[in-house]
Amino acid sequence: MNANAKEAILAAAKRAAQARGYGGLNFRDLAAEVGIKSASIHYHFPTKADLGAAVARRYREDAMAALDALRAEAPDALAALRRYPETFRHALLAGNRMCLASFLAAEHDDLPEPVLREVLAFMEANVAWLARQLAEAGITAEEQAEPRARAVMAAIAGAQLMARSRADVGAYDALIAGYRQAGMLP
Amino acid sequence: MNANAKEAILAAAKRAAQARGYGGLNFRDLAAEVGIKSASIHYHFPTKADLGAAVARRYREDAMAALDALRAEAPDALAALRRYPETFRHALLAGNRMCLASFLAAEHDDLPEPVLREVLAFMEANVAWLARQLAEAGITAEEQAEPRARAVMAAIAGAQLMARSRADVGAYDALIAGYRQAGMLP
DNA sequence: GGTTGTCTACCATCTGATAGGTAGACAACG
DNA sequence: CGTTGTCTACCTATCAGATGGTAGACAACC
Repeated sequence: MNANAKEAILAAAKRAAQARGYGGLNFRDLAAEVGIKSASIHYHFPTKADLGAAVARRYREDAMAALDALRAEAPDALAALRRYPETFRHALLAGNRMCLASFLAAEHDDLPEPVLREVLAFMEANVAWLARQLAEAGITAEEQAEPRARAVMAAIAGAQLMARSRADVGAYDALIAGYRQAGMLP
Repeated sequence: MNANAKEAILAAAKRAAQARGYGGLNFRDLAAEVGIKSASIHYHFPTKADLGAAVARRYREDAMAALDALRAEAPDALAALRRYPETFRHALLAGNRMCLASFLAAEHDDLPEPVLREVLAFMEANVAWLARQLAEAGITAEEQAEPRARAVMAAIAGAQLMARSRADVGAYDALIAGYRQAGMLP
């Protein structure tokens, strides 16, 4: 913990925000979890908006790294697409958390502008990744890949929301299966 | 305003919660909007949990009344289904608000138990309505109507979330259109 | 006269944030 | 070598504002 406090703060804040949102983030609890004092968090992140933006940024970076790894491991675009829902399943499983960007999207009206910017960037990055795989897999035509990618992402965000309300990963799995049956997901 | 304060409180709280969630609800702002003092709200709703549960309950009742009216006006189940997305479109249009239940689902970890119960009840009621229309319209077999209804609801919740993050009803419309094209919605 | 609804006046708690201090690492200078 | 100054990363102590909630007075109404 003494090793690199800033990283520890980011990691803890990421977890907390996925469970309680931006409004649920608070310096004292975060400090206690990391093992320092709240004033020290202000040293690394002067304001809550700074912290929120940094967390959202880190979340996006981690997610993109995971998607790139997923694509690298998968034999083709279709296989990568099939495994896309797993990305979010993991958070539900570990503490009934959800996609940070989806949570923050709900909190839209209370977000500092830099935080909101990161949220939108996360979504655009996901849409771009999805659109690439969709086109490459030949599921949609090149020019229809983006709207379809947006639909996929929105549908998955909704599934997380529903599953979280019941604190039940099974609900998420069932919804994903339903999307597949309806031809929404490959 | 003096006419029926309790109703006015509920209405204002419903609007506020659709924009800022349960955590965003606060007695002082609510009182100011209604034109009374915060202590008076405590008279009608002793605790915040009571207020939250009452708001969620009212939201569910209003929504069900709207759905019943929709079904009564529509010539058949298919027509009613086609107009289902409009229910949520309205909130987005009026102040970039979203479905209260979806918002509260995100706040799952911070909800008093009675509030959470109402959220789940709202979802079950919507699923039941959707399943009925889906079966009646012959879109799915009777026994597959419920899982499909859940998928429809989750997809629409996700669309609201995405649209809200961009404060753009057009995004919602585009996503609904995408769902239709993918065969997810009639 | 009791019930109902609202008020004024508080209170305890939590929140983000600031001021000011301190211990240690490190480099520069003489 | 040792003194000096600077920087980093933390600390203690405190603040102002917001929040949910309570007590008790008061007036209107039945």
